[in-house]
Amino acid sequence: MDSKKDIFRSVRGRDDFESVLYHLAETFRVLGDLTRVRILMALTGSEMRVRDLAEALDLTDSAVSHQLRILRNSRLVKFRKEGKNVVYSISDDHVATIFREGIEHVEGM
Amino acid sequence: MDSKKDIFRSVRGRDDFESVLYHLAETFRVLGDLTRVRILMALTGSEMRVRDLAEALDLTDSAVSHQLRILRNSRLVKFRKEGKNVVYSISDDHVATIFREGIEHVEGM
DNA sequence: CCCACTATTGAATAATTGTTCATATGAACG
DNA sequence: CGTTCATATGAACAATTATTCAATAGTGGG
Repeated sequence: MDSKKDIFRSVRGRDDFESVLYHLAETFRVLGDLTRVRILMALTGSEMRVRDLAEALDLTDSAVSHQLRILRNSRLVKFRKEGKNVVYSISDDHVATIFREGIEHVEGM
Repeated sequence: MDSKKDIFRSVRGRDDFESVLYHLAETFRVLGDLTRVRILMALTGSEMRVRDLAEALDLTDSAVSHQLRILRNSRLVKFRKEGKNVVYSISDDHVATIFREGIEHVEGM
């Protein structure tokens, strides 16, 4: 059980340390695009179909689909098929927490 | 006072909503680079000079300095001058929290 | 079956970005 | 001062990437 202060020390000691950092950077890189942030923010409200996202965010279906694939690959969103639709949603709580902290960080800039 | 679930709704309602999302994406974009992640991770251990970072991470001084400027601009690190040295450190707790959640997200990938 | 609707994919293009190298600034010190 | 050490900066290059457009595939209704 790590104290909040010690988690970094324990991570630093792992033998796959650099691999963790690589995946971490990769995850942030995926989050670091306005379109993907807008998609994720929309999904914090409720799950949505590709078409709904495209319409709500004023993007082409193609652009949304491309970005959703990237978000899927980083396990930031999950999806299920429903007839001819595909419904996407935020994959887990970490994403929401990261978003919350990120918002608090940028508040007052 | 927002409940954890409502923060997104309250952010979505703000008139500078898109601006918040822009800065949020910008912050993640800055975090989304392996070199910068390595620098920040090193700084979670203790504050460091530019030279120390360069040596510890096997980078040129120039590369580190360039990246530190980017991190500074996003207020992810702060610094103070000490003679001819400049000592950098993590700017606030949000950064550490975002890192922690990010690490938990990538665990098991 | 066709047709409309939804989603995905691949190629091409335009734009962004991290590193290197060379140079500049500035501080301490003999 | 002149030299050394630490940091910052600017330009150039290579590499990555988001979007658009065109095409493909799968679903369900009439």
